[in-house]
Amino acid sequence: MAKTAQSSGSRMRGIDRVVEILEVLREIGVPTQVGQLAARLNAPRSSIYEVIGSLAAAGILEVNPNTGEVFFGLASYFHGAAYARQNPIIGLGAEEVNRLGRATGETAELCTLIKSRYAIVHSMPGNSLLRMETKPGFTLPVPWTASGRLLVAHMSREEVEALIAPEDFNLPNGVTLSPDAFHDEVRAADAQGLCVTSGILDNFTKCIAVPIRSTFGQNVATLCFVVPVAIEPAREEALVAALRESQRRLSQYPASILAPGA
Amino acid sequence: MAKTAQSSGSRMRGIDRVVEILEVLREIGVPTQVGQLAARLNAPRSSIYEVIGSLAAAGILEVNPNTGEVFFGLASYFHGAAYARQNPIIGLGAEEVNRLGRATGETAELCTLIKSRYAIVHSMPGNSLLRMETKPGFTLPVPWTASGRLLVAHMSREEVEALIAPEDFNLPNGVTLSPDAFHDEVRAADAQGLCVTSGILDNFTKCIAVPIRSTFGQNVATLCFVVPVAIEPAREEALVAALRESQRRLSQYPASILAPGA
DNA sequence: ATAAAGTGTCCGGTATTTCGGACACTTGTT
DNA sequence: AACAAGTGTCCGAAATACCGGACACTTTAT
Repeated sequence: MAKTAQSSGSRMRGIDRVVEILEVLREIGVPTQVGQLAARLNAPRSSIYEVIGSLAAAGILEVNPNTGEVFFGLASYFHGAAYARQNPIIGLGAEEVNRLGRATGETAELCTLIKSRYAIVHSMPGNSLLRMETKPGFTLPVPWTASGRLLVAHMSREEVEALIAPEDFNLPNGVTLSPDAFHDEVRAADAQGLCVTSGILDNFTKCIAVPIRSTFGQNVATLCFVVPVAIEPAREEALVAALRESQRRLSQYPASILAPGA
Repeated sequence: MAKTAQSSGSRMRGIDRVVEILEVLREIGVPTQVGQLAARLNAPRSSIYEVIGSLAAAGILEVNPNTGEVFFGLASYFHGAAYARQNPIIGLGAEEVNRLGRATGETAELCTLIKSRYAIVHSMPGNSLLRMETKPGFTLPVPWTASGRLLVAHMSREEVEALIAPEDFNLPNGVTLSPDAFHDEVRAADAQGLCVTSGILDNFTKCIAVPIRSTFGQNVATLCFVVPVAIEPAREEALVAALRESQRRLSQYPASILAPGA
């Protein structure tokens, strides 16, 4: 995804190598050999060995001594746990997602923004045959999702356009969305406190999302269902009602819990 | 804690700064200002600003724009989630800890080794007034805990002595443990599949631990209770039985789940 | 007001680090 | 057996990233 960096030519900072390695491991999602990482990053193997050695010594990465594969280490887990402790909405929202998933059998997700992309924070896969990629950490351009529209709904049009890269308006279904049209959809989503998109990611899925608002009016996260486009209207209404109930439960928490840093 | 590093004098690598910053944030456990981090690391403020800028741009750290405080970011959470996904024992063990805590009202913990220290991976605080530091990510020298004895029980005496720093045998209660005595305790713990220590961390606590063994015979983690030293024998037996039941449930998983990288 | 302490930013020089390439091994295929 | 592809380690040279120090502001205390 995203920038291939200015990798060629001159030497690159160790810190940037660290960031690159962690990012690519998150994308790949499974233990990976050093050589493959180097190839994927177009980085010299010697540098990557060096960096990984340091990170492994710190427990941030772990190297499987048998296979030579590299992946996140226990220290990374602790860092994530510390983040979750400071941001209770993660745990509370994950609980609601699990509840929604169990109650309805549909795929439910907790989403938010990371940098300028939509990201899945937690998901509960449903019973249906329809399966989206729902790993936590998976990211997509904002305009590709219903949740994305809600997550930028509290921003001004200028802020939104500064945030989103022009090419992100080219949807995977082939449509190119104009900034005007996107802006209108965002405004509508904000007004209704609900966003439903059909057939953007592919021809078979519909996303139904509601925002979690802090008392400052910021949309700090969304809850959403991913369902087949052909879902019956009555069923869809029931799912929206379920989302609203979870939304209500989360929205009762003070802003200090929903958005500790704002 | 641990090494103050060779911080003074010469220039330090950016990568090492990254590691230091993440480590100190884990130790402190709360959002912290850049100046305080620099002071704690005795590092030049300009360098720390620089490094934090890069890590924040990557989402690994987040800077609170109002207070200037720095802490882990959402990307760190995703890295931790990826680790947990590859190491299911984390989730399974945490579930057992919660069950143990709810069933008994005592403080229960899931522990393992990180580098050469004992680390709390997950904990459920009990009802009693007695409260130990139980944040995930908190670490102690191996000889200070019952779990520590079990976690090194599958190693040879030489491996153990290479792992543990000599000063770690100075217990917080003032006793200095000889390597011989420690070795005997480890052997006894291994033979019984149980370890109980009293009054090591302070005069009022007792730790009761059982190992989670992979089918390779490696002790990959422990489950333990932290209770008052004066606990009644019958109660202690009941707690041991509860630990054994959880241990049995976890031990039924194949080695590939308990220790994916081994 | 004045002072003191802390924050965030910028800059040039040099001590350090990244890179490219080579080497010895291992593994698996022809 | 010979070969190809990949892993892990080491090295010197050149490019540059880190440090020290300075500056302009803001906040709090005297």
